[in-house]
Amino acid sequence: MARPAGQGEHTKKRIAMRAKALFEQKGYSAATMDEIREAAGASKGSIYYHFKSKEEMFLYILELTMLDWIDKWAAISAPLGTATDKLYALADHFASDFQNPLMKAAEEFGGSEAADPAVHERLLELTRVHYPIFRQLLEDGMESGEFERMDVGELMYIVLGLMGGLGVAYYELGAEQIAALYRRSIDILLRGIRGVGADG
Amino acid sequence: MARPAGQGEHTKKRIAMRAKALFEQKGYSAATMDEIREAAGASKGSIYYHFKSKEEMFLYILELTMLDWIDKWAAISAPLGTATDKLYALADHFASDFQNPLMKAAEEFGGSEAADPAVHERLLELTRVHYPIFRQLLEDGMESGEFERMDVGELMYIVLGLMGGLGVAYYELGAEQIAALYRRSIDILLRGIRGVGADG
DNA sequence: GAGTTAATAGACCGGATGGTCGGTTTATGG
DNA sequence: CCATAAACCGACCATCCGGTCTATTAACTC
Repeated sequence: MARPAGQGEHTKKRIAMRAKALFEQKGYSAATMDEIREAAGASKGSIYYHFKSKEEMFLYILELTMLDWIDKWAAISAPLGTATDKLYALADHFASDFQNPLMKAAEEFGGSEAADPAVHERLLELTRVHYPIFRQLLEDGMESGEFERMDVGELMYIVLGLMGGLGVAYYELGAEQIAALYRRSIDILLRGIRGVGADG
Repeated sequence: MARPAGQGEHTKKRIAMRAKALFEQKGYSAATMDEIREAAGASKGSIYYHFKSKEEMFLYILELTMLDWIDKWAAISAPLGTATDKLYALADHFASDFQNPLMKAAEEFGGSEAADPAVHERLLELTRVHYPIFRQLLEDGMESGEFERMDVGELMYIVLGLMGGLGVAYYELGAEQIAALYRRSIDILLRGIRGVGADG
């Protein structure tokens, strides 16, 4: 036995975080391993000691990011009561943490790389971890009468699409205006799906 | 003067169309010039005779696509009366013609390539050609009382985001279900922005 | 301090990719 | 015909990029 300091894990995380920033800025394929190496202040050898490949590194980063997002959401949503409140909070959470361009990189990754179907499958899985959160929220809202009863799956895709799609304004609006846009869109959505029993 | 047959233009279009298909299938960077060459049944020399670079070729294709989309929309919307009808038709047009993965490729292109700010600017310009269509439609609807009066720019981004974002379901739903999803989302949207003077 | 091994370093490689270049074909006008 | 230029061809190039390999360092045990 030797050097079980476990410092390697720290290095791995550091590399991942710097790489994440690069993936967000430049997309998957345009962020080269050499740029990552430089940004992380590590060596090629070290990087490939921790990660089998660029693909695997990206998946690792994506997983960390998604899990972190879910954790944060759990903390945010815990004290909230109504589905309506939660929906606003979810939009906010989505706008601030999720709307980041890492998802664009993931789309690019899935669209071109990942000839390996297993990799593609894992990617899809990671991309969908937040689906159940939306679905549950909408179901709860219907249950409580806040939202009109309707096809949950369909509504889930619509809300999901709305949240993801509002990112188009990313390049043209500031962070504050984006946040306002998300809230406003929820206003409209709520008026559109408000249950008969709800007031407003 | 010699060989002013103008057949070159035909070849250029052919190359562009085959390349477009490849860009849609594989994304910008993953579609290689050699694949394009093979698919187009042309030579490297011929391709670079017609296009200065891969970048320029992509921009050319994007422009053709957008202009074509606008033309088709003009034909579709001409006989339609109300803004509400037009909104449904626009969603349909968007879903069938626009939701195609060329826009994903454009995002990838803009996110990584296009270090040249001029190229990036031209890309943004092309990406936004349909903005005025949405804006005008919404303004008309407000004018006629079909839609509630509100900030047009904000609503435009919301509708735009909704349309673009619904593509998340692309990998999981069939074409018919997608179309239904678009219609359903417009149903909800309309309930959310319906003007006081409108019936429904 | 000798032995061991996790961890790091960085020179190097093979292949792919966008792009070039000199040459060839083909239609047209004189 | 023949000169001319548009259109086309394909071998070749320079570069970049993901990944490998060998060597070295540092931390731990005995």
